[in-house]
Order: sequence, then structure tokens, then C-alpha cells
Amino acid sequence: MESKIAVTALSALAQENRLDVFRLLVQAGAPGLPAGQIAERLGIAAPTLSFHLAQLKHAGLVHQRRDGRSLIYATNYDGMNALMSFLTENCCAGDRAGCGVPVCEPQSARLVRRKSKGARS
Amino acid sequence: MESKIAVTALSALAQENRLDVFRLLVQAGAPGLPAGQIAERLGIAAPTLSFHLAQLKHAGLVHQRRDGRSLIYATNYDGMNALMSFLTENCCAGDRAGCGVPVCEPQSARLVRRKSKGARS
DNA sequence: TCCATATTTCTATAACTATGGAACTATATA
DNA sequence: TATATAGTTCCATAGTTATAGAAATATGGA
Repeated sequence: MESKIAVTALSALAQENRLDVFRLLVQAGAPGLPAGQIAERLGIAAPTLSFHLAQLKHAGLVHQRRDGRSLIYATNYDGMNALMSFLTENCCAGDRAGCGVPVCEPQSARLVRRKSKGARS
Repeated sequence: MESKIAVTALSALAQENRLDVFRLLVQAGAPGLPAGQIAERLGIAAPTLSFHLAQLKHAGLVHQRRDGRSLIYATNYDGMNALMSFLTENCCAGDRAGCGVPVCEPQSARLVRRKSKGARS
């Protein structure tokens, strides 16, 4: 990850409404939520929410899929993890042992990974 | 950590100069760096850097100490870890197993912690 | 085709943020 | 005390971002 991309991701999260949206989606997990439901739960006007969702999407933190008339948004765990890894890169003067790389993915993906590679540190 | 505090921290990181400063300090580790050296290494004008360092400090991401005429800045690893934990809170619909909490602290602190508590899931 | 629903894009406005020159404050040394 | 060094605060300016009303687009169903 490059610095400018990280700034885009951090800017996307650095706003109260968007941070709320993101955390709601992180908690919702893989199934995600339709825009209307996000708007309702968080009390955000539709055009405002649309603007914020576009930012999160552009930053690679969420992705969008259509289901009939609804647009469903869900966390992009890869984007989120890339950001966290970038922030902790070369942490503690290059001595990384013990500085666990942040990981958060849908459970199914985690189980697959756990079987195939050793992962973290 | 509360949402507004997280937004402050994320806003602090969501700017190219500040992100560069922060990462430089993350990599410098506990000893930190004097403001002048940060300015020189990153090519940022003194008043501009001072403005950015103040933001990072206010956000709890770095701390400042004086050494003679120099003001030394260093990463506040607690602040950084609190932010990352906040972002991954209740990750994957509350099923947290495998979603490692990001941890990055000076090595000495880590060793102490490792002996005293089990830590990370 | 017509209508309702879900969401986005357009637009103007108000609010916030970054920048660096000039002036200031703090510390050290002679 | 005078001088130099290290860094900060003040200030004006330029640029960016958030907001929601109105209009537009996309989908599904009668």
C-alpha cells in the first residue's frame, strides 16, 4: 500500500457519519446492509449517505452489490487489513516480533487461511 | 474509545504530511525524533510541521518531551492500538476469534506484558 | 406503459483545513 | 545581558469537504 492510498482510506474513516457507517458494516459482516437500512439506522439523509458510501467505496473499504432495487454495502476486509498493516509497518524500529498484524475477515475466509498457511508473525 | 475520539485520531492520520510524520515516528520507535530532524527528513516547513505535530499530539498518537532546546516527538503506541481496536470492534458479526487485535508497542513493554497476561485472543 | 420504490447525481452554501512568512517564546552558552 | 538555536503561535489565503433539496436514474411490478 502506498501513502496516498492510505490517506484516502484514512480520510474516508475520518468523518463521524462515515466511521459510523463503516463500523456498522464491520459488525454486519459479509451479508452487509442495503443503503436504505443504513440511512434509517443512523438517521442520515439519503443524498448525504450516498455521498459518504461513495467515499468509502472509492477508498476500497466497502463494496457494493445490487439486489433488486437495493444496493447492498459490505465491508471490504482486505482493504481494512491493508490499511492497518500499513500503519504498523516497520513498527518499533523494525523489530516486528509481537506487533501482530491486524486481521479481520469473514470467518469462512479465515478458516481457509488457517489451514493453508501459518499467518501472523 | 468513543467515536469522536476515533475521528480525531483518524483525521490526524488522514493527511499526507502527518501520515508521513507518524510512520517515521512509528519506525523510529521509543527514542523518537526532534522536530527539526523530522522537518529536515521530510522537507516540511517548520510552522507547517509544528501545526501537524500539534494535531497528532492532540489526537493522542504521539507525545512530546523536551531535551534542552529540542522537542522530541515519539509515537504513543497506546493511542495507536486503541484506535485499531476500535475499528475492528465486534468485527465479523461479533465473532472475533481469529481477528487479531492490532498490537504495536516498544519491545520492552511487550516483553513485560507477555510474562504477565495471556493477551490477544 | 405507468407507477412506486431505492438510490444516486447535481448544485449551492457553509464550514473546515493546510500552508508558510513574520513575529514570538524557550533554552543554552559566552 | 547579548546572541544563537529550536520550535511555536499568529495570520491571511487558498483549497477542500459536508450538507440536503431538487432532479435524475435504475429496478420491479401492475
